[in-house]
Amino acid sequence: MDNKEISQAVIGRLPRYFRFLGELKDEGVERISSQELSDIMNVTASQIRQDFNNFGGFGQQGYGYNVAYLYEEIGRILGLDKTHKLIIIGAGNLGQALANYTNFDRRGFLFKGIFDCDPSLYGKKIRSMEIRPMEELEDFVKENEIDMAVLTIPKASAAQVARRLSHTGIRGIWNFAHVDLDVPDGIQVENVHLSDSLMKLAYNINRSENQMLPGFESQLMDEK
Amino acid sequence: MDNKEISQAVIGRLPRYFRFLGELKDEGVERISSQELSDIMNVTASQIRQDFNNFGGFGQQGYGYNVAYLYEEIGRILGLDKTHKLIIIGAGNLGQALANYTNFDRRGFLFKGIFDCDPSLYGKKIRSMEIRPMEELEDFVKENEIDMAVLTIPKASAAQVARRLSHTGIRGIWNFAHVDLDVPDGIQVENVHLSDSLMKLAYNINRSENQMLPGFESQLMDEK
DNA sequence: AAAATATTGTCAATTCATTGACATTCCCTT
DNA sequence: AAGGGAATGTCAATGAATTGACAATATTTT
Repeated sequence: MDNKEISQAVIGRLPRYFRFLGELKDEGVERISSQELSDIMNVTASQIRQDFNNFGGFGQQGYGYNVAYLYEEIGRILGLDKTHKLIIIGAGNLGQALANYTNFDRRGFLFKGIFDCDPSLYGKKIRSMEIRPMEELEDFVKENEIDMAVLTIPKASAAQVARRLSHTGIRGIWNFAHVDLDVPDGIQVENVHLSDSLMKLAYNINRSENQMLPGFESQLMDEK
Repeated sequence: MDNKEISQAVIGRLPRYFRFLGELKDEGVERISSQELSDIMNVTASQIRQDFNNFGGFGQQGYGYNVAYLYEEIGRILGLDKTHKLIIIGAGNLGQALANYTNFDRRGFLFKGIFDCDPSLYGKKIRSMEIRPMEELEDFVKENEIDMAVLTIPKASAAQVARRLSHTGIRGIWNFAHVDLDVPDGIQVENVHLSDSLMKLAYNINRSENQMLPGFESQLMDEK
């Protein structure tokens, strides 16, 4: 297996492949060709083959791909064969919702603790975990060998918390705060900017409405 | 203003521009050059100018961009000058968390109702809105001229709900269910696949660990 | 066992996105 | 009011991602 960098465009598609292959596997499908997968997933067969070949050949010429094998390999590429210990920082609505979302566990993302700076929340239990004060953050991460931190705190405090985390040995931050975090090399950040996503939806709605209505130019003219 | 299609790559960057410009505006910054913005945002000045010019020239040669004006224009492009009425379908952890997230209102995304199929939730209030039974969905959307539906339901029921929505005049679906929805033209779907995002983070953590450790090839060899 | 068929892996072509370069235009100072 | 300086808008060049094409190779059938 070679060492060349895989583009994030490819990585971004892997989870979707993984999902479809998992479903096919559950349905008992044993083998699939890139063309069949293409039909199901609405991407070109060429792209599918190109994507998989970034990681070496998983298929058999004249046969196709073994679903269960491919599923497992992609899982391995994504690092899902290993478990990850995560903590949630910020026990607001979103933090608590994510803490209660048990599906992540099934993929090896283990919920190990939740923190907040609001004393009135200390001790409250979420999935049998007490909400802990922020003061305990660093020690907890080190003692429990936490890999990942989920940031569900207001943007104002996110940068500071990220800075604190960067000295703890944490490997990745799943950032729901609406800021760009600046972290040292070796710490990965994955942003989930919900409001950005909602704005994109607003744009696309807007655009499709303008496309449908005849004479929309005049509307635009109005606004000087 | 011309009618040519703008690439989603560009659209995807607009919310981030919007955020930075909003912050600059709040700080009282009046004008900014593409180069200054480039330094702040870590994208090339050329890309910034190219992006803005998709929508016509917002700047002044020799001067730069007026922050407040540019902010407003991008908001307009994103459709944030209009209000959007949204409902949430699925009053589980995530649905309730989003319902309680008041920041969306500030951008004109108005929370108008929340639905669930669990009778034990009917009547429970969230931000002074009762949780409604799914049976009332179609009538409610039509009577209240709802634009957007937020889908925070399990994947099993998402396709069916999307089908029901497609007959109501809804314009967009913000989809948190882990499936690809198939909707008619004219209805926009924006997916938020949290587990995909988490897998990407897992991949990048994994990759960076392999890069750092010398002799990681031998680890790969082990697995036959 | 050989021929026919299917499908990958990969190279080349194309399309799309980003970056670089610079003429043009406007601001600002003198 | 005129000239120098600054920064846009835009075109061209580069680079990245996607698609198309096909030789190589395995499977399946006869």
